[in-house]
Amino acid sequence: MVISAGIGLFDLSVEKSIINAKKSIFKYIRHMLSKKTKYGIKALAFIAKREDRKPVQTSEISKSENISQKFLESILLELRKSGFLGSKKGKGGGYYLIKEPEAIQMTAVIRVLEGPIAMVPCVSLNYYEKCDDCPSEETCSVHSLMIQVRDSTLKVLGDNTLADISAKK
Amino acid sequence: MVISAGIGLFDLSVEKSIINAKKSIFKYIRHMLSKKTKYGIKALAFIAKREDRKPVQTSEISKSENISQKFLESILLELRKSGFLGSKKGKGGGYYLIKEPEAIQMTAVIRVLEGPIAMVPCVSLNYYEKCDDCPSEETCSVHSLMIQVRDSTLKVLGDNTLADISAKK
DNA sequence: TATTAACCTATCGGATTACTAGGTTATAAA
DNA sequence: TTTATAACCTAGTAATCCGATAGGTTAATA
Repeated sequence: MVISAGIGLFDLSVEKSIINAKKSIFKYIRHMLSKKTKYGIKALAFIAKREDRKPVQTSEISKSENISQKFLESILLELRKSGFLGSKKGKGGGYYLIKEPEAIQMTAVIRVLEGPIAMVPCVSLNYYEKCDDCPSEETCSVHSLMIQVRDSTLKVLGDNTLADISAKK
Repeated sequence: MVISAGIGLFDLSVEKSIINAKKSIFKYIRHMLSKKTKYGIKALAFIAKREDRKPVQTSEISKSENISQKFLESILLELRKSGFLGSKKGKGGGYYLIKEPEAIQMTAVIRVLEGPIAMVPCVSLNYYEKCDDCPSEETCSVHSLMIQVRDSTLKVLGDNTLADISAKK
């Protein structure tokens, strides 16, 4: 009985070639951190870097960080509604921090802007949901792996505060 | 000058309410691990659990793991083409491992099925791409944070092999 | 009163995911 | 040699999301 092992002998190079194939359509690959969250973090860091606590305008952040102003407006609005920022209208208005940067964990920011931190809903602490295909989480081979990933990510994002990521270099 | 701090006094509860709002539309929330990757890992673990190395049929895995057979077929095909599995046609055919489970790191599986492990392309090792909005990666507040997340995730997925996740419990 | 800047609502193209449909090819048993 | 089996291949689809854009309204300051 001859069993064709296919291209098994060239594992590494084939894996590389598949990765390269995915690279060529890279701009279409979905990423885990949305631009919304990325922009939101950048904006918060920009505001935190200010020595004074005077309001910072959306237009200023938009220009400095190369972010579409209208898109940024909606993000900052969401950050205000979720309690990270305060705001002031009219001339000299803008957004400002209402908490100390040291008190703002990146876990909180990401949960509000992005949603769950876990890679699958069945291991999410704040967005838990049972898998419809899994009869049992104990025997699921993916479950425990994803718990490990979640915990290590949670540790990094919990240890980092807005003060850490906006430290002047 | 009266600056309205908005709802800043209720940070925690508001953050919770935003999380709950996202929960209510949970089924629409994008997750980081696609079903394709999840099914692929489950199928590999299923095959690895077999004591003998006889080919396992798609239909058997499909039934046992509650995965659409046609969808699973395309996934196993990709795993064969990328050098994780061998195959055999006809009666008694199916898919089988061509490497030891101990030699298959979860990083490799996920890179092939899902793509990049990093949350942003600018910190990806295998799928690197410069951000078009960032003038400098050194001064980017998101960059170093995402490197930390990448490294901790990489450690977990690199330490776990197919043997680890398919261990009988 | 004029200007400023936050705030609000609505809409959109492009892309992806998770399938499904309907076949063809190769292998093994009858 | 035929028949059954199971991998292999190509194409298409509905639902959904992302990242923006458009065009305003409201509130605060000069």
